[in-house]
Amino acid sequence: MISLTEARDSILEGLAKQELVLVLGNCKVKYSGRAASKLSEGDRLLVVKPDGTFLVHQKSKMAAINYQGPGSVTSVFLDKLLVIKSERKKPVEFIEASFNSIKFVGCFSMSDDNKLELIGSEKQLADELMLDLSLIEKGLKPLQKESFMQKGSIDVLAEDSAGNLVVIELKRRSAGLDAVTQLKRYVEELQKRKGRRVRGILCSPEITDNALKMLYSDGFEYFKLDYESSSAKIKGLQRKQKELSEY
Amino acid sequence: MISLTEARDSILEGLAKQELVLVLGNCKVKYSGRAASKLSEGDRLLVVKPDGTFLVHQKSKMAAINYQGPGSVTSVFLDKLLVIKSERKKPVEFIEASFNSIKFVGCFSMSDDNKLELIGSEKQLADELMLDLSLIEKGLKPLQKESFMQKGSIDVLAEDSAGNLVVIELKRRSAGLDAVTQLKRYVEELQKRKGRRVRGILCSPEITDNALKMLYSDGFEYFKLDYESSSAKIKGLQRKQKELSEY
DNA sequence: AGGTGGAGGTCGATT
DNA sequence: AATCGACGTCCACCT
Repeated sequence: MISLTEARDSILEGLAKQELVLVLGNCKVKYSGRAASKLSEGDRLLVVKPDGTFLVHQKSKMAAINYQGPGSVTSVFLDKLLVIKSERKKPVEFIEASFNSIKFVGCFSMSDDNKLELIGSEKQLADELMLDLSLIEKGLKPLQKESFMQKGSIDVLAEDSAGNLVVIELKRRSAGLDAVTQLKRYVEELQKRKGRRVRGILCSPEITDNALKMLYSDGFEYFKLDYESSSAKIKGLQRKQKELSEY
Repeated sequence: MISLTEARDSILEGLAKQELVLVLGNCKVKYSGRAASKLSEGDRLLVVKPDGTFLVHQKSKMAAINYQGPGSVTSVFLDKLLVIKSERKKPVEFIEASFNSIKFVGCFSMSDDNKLELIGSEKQLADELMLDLSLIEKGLKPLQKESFMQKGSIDVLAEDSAGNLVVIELKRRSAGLDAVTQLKRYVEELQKRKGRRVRGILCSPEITDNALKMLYSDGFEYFKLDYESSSAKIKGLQRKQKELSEY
């Protein structure tokens, strides 16, 4: 247990030095901005990052219960309770965490220049798939990748052996109703512009029952993206994932 | 600076006692599961919550750079580096954070039964709006709120003075193309089931240009939700937000 | 347990 | 600066 005065001084020093500040104690939290919220007393972890990020964590769940984004300005003052406040403009928002007792305060300078390397994103999947569209259907030729339309961007645009335009919507996970409506939007837009029939193919490893029903009733096609039977490139992507996991 | 052996023992004790465990030090991180990722050495904050949540934070940004959800199982072992591992099933995933040096380890028991009270959610907006649909159009009568259909749920279902069904899609913020396609999906499904014309109204404080264009071309209507000129109840909701911010 | 959509979503990319 | 869509989205809620 630390006195609130001691805590205040430690926090002020950490903020001044642009360090990561951790505060653990019993507090209530108020937020007002895009919405508004109130959280009664409880033990919480407060994290203030050098970039202004402000996070209040409870003892469970991944997401912070209250937060403020990068660029926010943190201030501290003592008024019976130890109040730690974070403000930002655009949008105008603030949080106040008011501590009645504090178990721990820690300030740490953080040196970290590295970025995450992620493998298996939708974009990578599209890149690999573009190299071998015959995987989906023989004679399919890529026209342009991520053709930018008025209504969002098409994942893959292609032409089949009969000369029909084919819109391919890719999902790296299970496709739901939203994936179908998205595909539908692209196909309708393209149909209107080109004045001729456009095929739509939804391509994912899985799809929900409702989504498949809707897909068929809209006259579109489904292609199950099976990593096992896929091209060397896509299988390679999977293999790379595995290698990473072994190290 | 703490020795890795000391750190291991502290962490093990904290995990055993179901406490919140904080670890700050230099580590690399590997993840494999729905995707795969690698993060090279750097100073990071690791948070392990009593419910199994596992978070790796860098010095900037709100979101954890690597994470594992509630229910994951954490283990610790020393193998030159201090490796802290988190595993889960469904989906099968794991993270390993390997520390080469540790600045701080802290374990804290957390007592917190309180939940967030949030004001200004879409649900609340729908509640208030239901009480006075005349706000949108004279003679509009509520049929039901949140009617669950096969394909999702309609925010508000109503009947206009001419006896037409009216689907109202609410967005508490700026509406985009997705809001329009969602409305469209509901209207089409209801039209098919009822066999008669169904009106669709999108209701939000703002809407993007593309979305408005698509909305009109699909024959739907837009109602700008202006808090200032709204009913006492909705204005009251705004007032409540303000009060919370004053305290 | 799975489906569906909201979120104070956050984040990055492109215009 | 605004718009748009992905995300290992997370999360609550309903079937």
